[in-house]
Amino acid sequence: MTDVKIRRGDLREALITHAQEEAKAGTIEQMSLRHAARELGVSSGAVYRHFDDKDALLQEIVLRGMHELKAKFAAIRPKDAPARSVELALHRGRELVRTYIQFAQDNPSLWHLMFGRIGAELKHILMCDPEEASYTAFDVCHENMLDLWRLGALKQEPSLDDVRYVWSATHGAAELTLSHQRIDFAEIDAVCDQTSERNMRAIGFAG
Amino acid sequence: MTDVKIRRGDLREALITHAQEEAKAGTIEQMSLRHAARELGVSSGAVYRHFDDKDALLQEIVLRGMHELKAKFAAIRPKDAPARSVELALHRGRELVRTYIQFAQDNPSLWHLMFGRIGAELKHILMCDPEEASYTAFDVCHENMLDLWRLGALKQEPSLDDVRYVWSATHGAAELTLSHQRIDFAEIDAVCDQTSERNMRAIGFAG
DNA sequence: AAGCATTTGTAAACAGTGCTTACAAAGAAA
DNA sequence: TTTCTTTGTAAGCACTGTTTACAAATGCTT
Repeated sequence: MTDVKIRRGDLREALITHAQEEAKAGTIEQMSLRHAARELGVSSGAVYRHFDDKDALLQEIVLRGMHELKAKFAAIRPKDAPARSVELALHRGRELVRTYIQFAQDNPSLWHLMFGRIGAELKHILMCDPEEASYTAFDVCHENMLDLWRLGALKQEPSLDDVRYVWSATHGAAELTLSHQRIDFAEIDAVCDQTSERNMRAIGFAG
Repeated sequence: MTDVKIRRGDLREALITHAQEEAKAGTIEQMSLRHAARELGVSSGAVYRHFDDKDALLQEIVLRGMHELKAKFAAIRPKDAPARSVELALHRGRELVRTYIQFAQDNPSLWHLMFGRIGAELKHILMCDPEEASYTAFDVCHENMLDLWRLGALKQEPSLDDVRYVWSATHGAAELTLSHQRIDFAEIDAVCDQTSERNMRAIGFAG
């Protein structure tokens, strides 16, 4: 992987990058700090100048993953850009599903960290942020549904429970797609279509 | 935990039981074979007379978990007991959701094993079994939906895609409930109701 | 520029891990 | 009783995360 000599003080970022690469490669579960340090040409004790323990490093890359996904979501339905047409809102809904599922597909082991033990205390970044101004991924879903409602495309105003359900369905689809056993979801695209179409049905789309 | 002296030859089952206890306690991620062996009053090498490696032991308890869940499903909608009323089919549908979510709640870390790396090659037990006669959990869901269709309660015949979607939604609900961050699903029961109600909407329940 | 303090690295050690190998005892089969 | 197979042991290998005592590099102050 990376084997450029680390300049004094760059170790922290180098370790994060290394971990991210292992995540992309899907080998992060068996990542070893000693091996990482060796790879970066540094003693194993040096790691502990930058992270309290192994979990702290993993948490850091989970944190970054969360922000990345959150940003992707916000780009699809920007905070002050409500959909002006039902078509656009529907398209955005599908894009949200596609983005979520694609992210899982592209970062399988990071994804497991994000929604497993490591990410437990960081999920609020995606779901509900204490800072009100935050506009989380969850908010994006909610706003997009509200757009549909405002445009008269839903039978009733979408509740938070609706958002949670849609999120669950999408999350589940991502998870099952990841390890797409014989449930051979033909291919990602079909899953996205199916999921977002039924998401709409579930929240009472009147089309 | 268990500290009865192991009779010669009982080690295998004792190890499985021990692992299951660790799973129930939610500590299986950091389970150690050496520690388990010590706990059972046996040398660490003895373990390898019964399991190729650590993963093999984990796989065994995943296998048993799968069969347990599958059995619970089959009990709700037995193979040759189609629902005679819409009410019953709806009730069964809710019970399936409840069972799934409750199972995750009761066995959090086993559940992660089941749907993570370890369980990857065993999912067919739940989803689609090569032996046709098997009647998997997936089949149960499908049959229950077909019951609704036969009783005239659905707008169209439920497809495999419908089953997959409903499964995804339920699976996602279970996962999000497990680590119910601020998304504080009021309590399990409410999630079950919400999930199964919207599941019905998604597959075109005409009620 | 000199001295000092902080940051960031090293080397060595500790306690733990999964797993293998050589050997011994227990049980079943001949 | 003798043999063979199964199931255990003890010791060791190569690894892990983490801590400690120490040293070098860097930045700050006088």
